[in-house]
Amino acid sequence: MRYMELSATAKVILGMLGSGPKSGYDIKSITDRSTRFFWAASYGQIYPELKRLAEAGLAEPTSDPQGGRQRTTYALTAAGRDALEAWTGSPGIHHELRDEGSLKVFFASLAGEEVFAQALREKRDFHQAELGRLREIIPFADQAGRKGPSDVLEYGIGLHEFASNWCSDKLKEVERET
Amino acid sequence: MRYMELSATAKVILGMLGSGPKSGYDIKSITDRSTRFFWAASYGQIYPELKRLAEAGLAEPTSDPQGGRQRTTYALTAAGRDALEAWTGSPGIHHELRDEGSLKVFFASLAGEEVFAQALREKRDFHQAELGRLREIIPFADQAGRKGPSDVLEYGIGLHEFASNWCSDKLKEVERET
DNA sequence: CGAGACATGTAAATAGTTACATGATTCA
DNA sequence: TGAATCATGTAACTATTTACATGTCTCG
Repeated sequence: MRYMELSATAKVILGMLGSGPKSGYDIKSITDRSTRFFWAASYGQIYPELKRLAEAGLAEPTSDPQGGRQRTTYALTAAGRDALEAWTGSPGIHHELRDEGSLKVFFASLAGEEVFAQALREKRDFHQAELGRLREIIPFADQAGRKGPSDVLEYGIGLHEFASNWCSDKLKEVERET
Repeated sequence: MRYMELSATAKVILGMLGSGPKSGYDIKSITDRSTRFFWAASYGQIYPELKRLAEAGLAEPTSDPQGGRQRTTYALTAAGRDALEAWTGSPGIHHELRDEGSLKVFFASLAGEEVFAQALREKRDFHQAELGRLREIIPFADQAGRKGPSDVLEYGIGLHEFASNWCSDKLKEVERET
């Protein structure tokens, strides 16, 4: 059986629901602390997409108020689980990276040493900040015996390390030349 | 002086025009061979954005037909050059990465060894294909004595190497466990 | 002469961000 | 009591992709 095309946001949400029912708010806060470093989502996408998924029969809402505080959690339906598995389990290539910092460094490199150095510093600082954030999450990642998230976290850390080291090295080169 | 907020597409275009007047078609083919690995642009963005930049006084169009083949090249105006320098030369953080392949690996890691392995293979293959593409460009990158583009190319190569090695290593780990 | 590169654009749809609005609960 | 967190959503805007339409030139 074929499933509807899933938007990236739909994939994030289905993936999150894969480990149990969640509210829109939950999804937002979990993505902010996990997938955010390679794919972010905002409320403006999450809530409407949850409704679309419910309409499409991939997720089922349940009203689940906490005291007087309203709350709607969504659970994967069987079809939703199938769609999630169909996505993760079959090849499909929407591989496209985006990184505005690299874009800036690219053009800054043409604009003279000082501008280049400045852009490198900014990029390095960004990657170091992300590293800090990712390292903080480590303790939360390998909870529940699931190894997956911590693998990907380790990947993220390696990537940002590579990037920040590259910036530092290049910076040294540029500064030596001055 | 402050300049209009530049969209990412505007930044790509201004950056490209920084090294001389170009047509929309030129910009598309150059980005496809250079910035594409961290920021792509389509005709549907490029042509309208060129018009907006012209209206805003940052770029100036010149009709430049080649035989009976029409062609409009755009050149940076003084204001356009200022805007480009203002962007590259001042800090500003829209650092946000996007990589749907990592997203898939992240959720695949929760879906069992075989699915995880499959996603890792796909991601690895993508990074290796990109590596091939990037290595092909090397000869074109350091033309004209400008070192910048080849620096960033080297960065891209390093990044994809890291990513594809990580996938290979993780894949071996997973396969050993099976 | 046909294929592929050169060249420009638009329309429609989809995707995503930002700012806003609202209200409850918890904890210091 | 006030701040932070929990909770949900919409409207307006901005960004981006995709598919389409059109025509020229060059090289084999």
